[in-house]
Amino acid sequence: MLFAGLNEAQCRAVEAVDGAVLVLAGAGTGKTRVLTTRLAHILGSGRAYPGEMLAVTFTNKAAREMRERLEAMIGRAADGVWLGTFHALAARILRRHAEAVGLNSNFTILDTDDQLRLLKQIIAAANLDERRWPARALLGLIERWKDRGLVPGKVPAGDAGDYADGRAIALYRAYQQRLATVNAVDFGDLLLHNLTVFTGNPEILALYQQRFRYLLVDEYQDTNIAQYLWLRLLAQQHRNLCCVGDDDQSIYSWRGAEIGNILKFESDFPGALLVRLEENYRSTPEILAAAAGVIAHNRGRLGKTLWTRAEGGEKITVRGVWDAEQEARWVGDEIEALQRRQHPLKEIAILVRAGFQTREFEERFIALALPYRVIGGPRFYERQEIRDALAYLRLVRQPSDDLAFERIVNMPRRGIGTATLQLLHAEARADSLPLVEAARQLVAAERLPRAARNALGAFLAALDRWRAEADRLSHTDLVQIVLDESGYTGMWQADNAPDSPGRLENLKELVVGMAEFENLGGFLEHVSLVMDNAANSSGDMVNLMTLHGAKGLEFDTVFLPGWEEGLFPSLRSVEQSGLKGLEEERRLAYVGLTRARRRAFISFAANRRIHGQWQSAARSRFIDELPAAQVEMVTETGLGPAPVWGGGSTASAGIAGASPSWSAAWSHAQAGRTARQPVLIESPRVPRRGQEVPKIGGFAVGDRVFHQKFGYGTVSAVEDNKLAIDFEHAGDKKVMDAFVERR
DNA sequence: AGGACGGCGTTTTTT
DNA sequence: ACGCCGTCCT
Repeated sequence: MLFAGLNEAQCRAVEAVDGAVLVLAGAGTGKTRVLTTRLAHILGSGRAYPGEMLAVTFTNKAAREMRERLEAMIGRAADGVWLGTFHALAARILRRHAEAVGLNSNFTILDTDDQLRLLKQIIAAANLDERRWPARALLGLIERWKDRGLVPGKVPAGDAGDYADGRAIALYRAYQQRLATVNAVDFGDLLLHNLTVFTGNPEILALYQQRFRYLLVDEYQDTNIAQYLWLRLLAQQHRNLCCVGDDDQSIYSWRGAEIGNILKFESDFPGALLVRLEENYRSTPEILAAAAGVIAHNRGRLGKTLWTRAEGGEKITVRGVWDAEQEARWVGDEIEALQRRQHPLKEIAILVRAGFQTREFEERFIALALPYRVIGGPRFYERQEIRDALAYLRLVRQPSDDLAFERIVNMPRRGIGTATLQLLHAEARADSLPLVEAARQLVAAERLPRAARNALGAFLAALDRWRAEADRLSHTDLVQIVLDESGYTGMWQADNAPDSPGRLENLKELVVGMAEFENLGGFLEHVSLVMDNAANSSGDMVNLMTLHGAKGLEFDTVFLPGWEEGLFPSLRSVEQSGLKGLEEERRLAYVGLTRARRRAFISFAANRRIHGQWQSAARSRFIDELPAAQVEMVTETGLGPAPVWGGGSTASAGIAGASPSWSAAWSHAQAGRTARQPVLIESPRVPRRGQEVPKIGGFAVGDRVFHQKFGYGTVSAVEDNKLAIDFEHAGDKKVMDAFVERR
């Protein structure tokens, strides 16, 4: 009965319990169901105790959902399963073995704010100009290194980049040392330190290798190298590793995700079973055809053929408009029309490529009095007042938390200025002490001006008092007292800024939220790791979010505006990463389309103001990749069909015929629209011979290529995503690989 | 200690 | 064009 209602492929994915298994789960194919059933099946068949199972997700939301559904299936037994995000699980392990990497088990987990603060100090200490070498950029480098599992000593010298004349690795090392002295880690460290612990202490690794008989990973296409290494180590003993994912939905390379992990799964784990979930339970055949048509243009894929039993629905509407204002106007009109037909607003989403696109829609919706919500803004725990409050708590709990100390030592202002702080830093560095201790010394030694000495002394006394009270007070009482006595609440009460009342509200909410936890430590761990957005899904409102933010969600009706060259695919992405970037953009289009159950509307504007400059753009090449038969094209009167721009495509799933003109394709589509579409949507499959891994990009010298503007030519040199091409008519040119096709 | 001014960046975001 | 951040000046 566990298997009741599962289709054949889903059953295979659930039953294939032993060995390495890759479940290639297309959008809307019942992935979560398979995951939870699989866990329940393993437990129910007595193959493992709950504590011997590791189930890893990427987000807290996914972890929560999985736990809930598992609980519904097997009850309390679900409690014992090691189920959580990579970071939460890694933190759990690291707390037990912190000393193996020179940390105390009550280490602090830093957020981006703290990281930047620390890096700025390190950059300044290295006598570098902070303006020339922004901490942000260094943080980016360090994060990418950590994503790849590289400690400072392992970073290849050639990887240093241009940052600070090649001193980035040294700065990385300094950063790590500094983290160790303040007993702190960043998110990347959670995984990285796990790897260090495991590789340096075989007996600890063996503990976990023996424990975890079955491992399960969700969203495998989003894993980075460090996570891959972590999984590989943990799975080595029992070798029962099941990874679930969809290479076509890999959209996070820019934050270290490695699509290669999923593409080379079969060669990484020889003998691995591959199960494809291809029956789609979400969308209409038209939507699946549109998604398939677009994604078929990607080269580096494992290949899937999504199909549905559902009857035909509506065609995809593609609309060309003059500018973003008209686009918003049109979307608003369509939504109002849907609303008149009782379509719930919360089942409508507008998915944009970039955040700035939401503005036009917001303005229009306000004018129409259409309720909407923007999903994805700054999150609760990222707000200044919440971070300040947390810093107080961190400091009470861990006096050596220098970053927390710095954050709030003069917040609210209590007369501890930069001069005093500099002195503090000097003292702390000289005697290698935490700032609090350095402060104590300075106060005791009477080496400060009277005012500063009094101020600092009072602050230290308050800290000691709170620390003493922390043991006998509940954590919720403690936070109230701290915020009150520190003058923090008073500071906002006295502030006349329009957002102060909201901040006070947030602080109250924080206290309420804390009540759900047993103690301060548990709460702080929660906020470090579970940066969830507060409840924002209630109410019948139109949803406005980025394509990235929409992953994993579904709506009856989806609007996809801004399908213009430069915006989507994003020029930046293509410039930075060439064909790989373009393919990721295309996957983003695929993700967007597959969010829709019943209806999808795509639009493009001929003109758009970007950075204050009016720019005209051609419609996105992705529009030309939609199968004409499932598309209804509407263009504003007086707005002729835009010319094809850039590398139009020749791949078969595109528009019928070789004509580069959209209007020709369109009339073709119109003429053939009575033909009933089959429900099976074909998408070419990459031939899988042996352990062959599909290659992305991969132009070689000598390849014959075609470029939209320069015509035919031969590749004469390859450098990353840039190709030197000897064109037959246009001569030698350097172009980005995304703009040419192999012929 | 607070405001004015200048410079920069402006795709995507989780933990 | 605009907003945010950091610095500098008052």
